[in-house]
Amino acid sequence: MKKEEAKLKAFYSAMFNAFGPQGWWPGETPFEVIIGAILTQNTSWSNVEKAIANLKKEKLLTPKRLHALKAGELAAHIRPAGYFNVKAKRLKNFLDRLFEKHGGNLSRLLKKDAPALREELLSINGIGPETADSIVLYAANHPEFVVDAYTKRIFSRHKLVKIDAGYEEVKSLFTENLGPDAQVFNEYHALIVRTGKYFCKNREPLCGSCPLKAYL
DNA sequence: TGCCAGGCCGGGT
DNA sequence: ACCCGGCATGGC
Repeated sequence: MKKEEAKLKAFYSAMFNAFGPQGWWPGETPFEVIIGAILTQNTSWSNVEKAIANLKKEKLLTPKRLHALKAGELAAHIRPAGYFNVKAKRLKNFLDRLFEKHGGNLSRLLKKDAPALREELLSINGIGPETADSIVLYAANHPEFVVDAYTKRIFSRHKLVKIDAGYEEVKSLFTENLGPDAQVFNEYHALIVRTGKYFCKNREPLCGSCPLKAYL
């Protein structure tokens, strides 16, 4: 077993032992996963929850209902998520594609194989690599590893990736050593977020009782 | 009170 | 192929 592989598995065990299964994605349906994935771009999940709660309260959280809204109306509902004007546009870009190319049928879109789905998502303005991979993994259950700010922060501090490594470079560390396993990728990313939120803030050290502290 | 959060785009170099 | 400013609310 390669050195990286052993480390990645040890990290996983340490986080899993500390926190247990995370049960991701925090959303009830594939559609809700997609909306949440776009809304959480550079935004804390607690703010996204408020926006999604608004949509649910108004019975708007369906493809048809959201598609029928104008961007400005949608923006008003998702205000708490921040960047509400750009995000309203991005949500509409996704919905426009869903209705124009797939008849508004989400399961038809999600039925595509992983590479084709990822490629189509990336072709939508407002969906980048992390959002696309989140949707492929957590809405379609295909094994794409999700790399986020916490992943780069934690694994560069542990010197498993360079500080300035790009998205694909970081992603390959995981896919080449663990993959492809949707359940493992699912739990691993969720554990990284859980760990990062409490023990790996941007400014510094704050490691505290982080389960990965012993490996620093 | 500032700083930060589960990114991404568009324009400039 | 990178680099950077812009986008915005809510929590600590």
